[in-house]
Amino acid sequence: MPEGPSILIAKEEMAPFIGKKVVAVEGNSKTEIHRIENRVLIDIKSWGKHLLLCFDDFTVRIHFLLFGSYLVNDHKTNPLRLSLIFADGTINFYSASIKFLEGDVNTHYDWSVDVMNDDWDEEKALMKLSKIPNQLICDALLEQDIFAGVGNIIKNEVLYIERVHPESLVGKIPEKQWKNIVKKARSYSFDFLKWKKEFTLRQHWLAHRKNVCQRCNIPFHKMKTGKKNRRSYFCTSCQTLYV
DNA sequence: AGTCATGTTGACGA
DNA sequence: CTCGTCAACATGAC
Repeated sequence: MPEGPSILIAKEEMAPFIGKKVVAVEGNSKTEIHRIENRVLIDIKSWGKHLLLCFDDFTVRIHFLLFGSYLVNDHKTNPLRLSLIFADGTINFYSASIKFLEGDVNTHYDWSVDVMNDDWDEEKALMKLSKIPNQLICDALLEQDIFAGVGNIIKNEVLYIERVHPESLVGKIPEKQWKNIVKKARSYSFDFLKWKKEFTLRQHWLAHRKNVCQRCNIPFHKMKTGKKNRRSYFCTSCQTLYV
């Protein structure tokens, strides 16, 4: 469920409930979910992988982690974490992390860090990258304080498209290359969104979970990389290692 | 059937 | 105090 584009799809699906009152709340969340009862959902926002259900003076932050899911006007037998019941429909969340954020949601987030936000600030990302020259690019791309919304799939695809080895040091990558990576982190996220809506995401993967490099026709390397120890798929022939 | 995976947090110890 | 490591959470696809 996770990466940023999936959250935008969730937001769209739930948008019809904006302006409507939550008439009942259910779920096994250990947070004070009953605060939501009889409150009007005034907006739905997203920041990276966070889905934000905004009420007058607090916001419910939903994070799907690895296995979280949701259903709109539908349900399944898994334990219900949180259910928002409206007069004309429901939003159900399963195994998601729920957190209440107090006050104005804008005080909690820097929207310009979200690669899919209208306010995305490429220069800010470049500036932050320049401050971590000794980190591996595979870790930097997953850094939510720099590229909120980018997950492991986007990481693997962007590095493959830009021909950079995941274990390259940020500070050793030629300037033009890392500028391209920053741009691609955003543009690929929108491609991901389009393909996911068409249910063709998987078939568009060039690197992630692939066995063979289509450019070189040789086997991919598949290994966990970086401090974050997440799986990388890469070709050592066409992806340059900058160290 | 077992493994792996679109993720993050908090506890603990060095 | 900061860093690294690990468990915990919990589900579905292959």
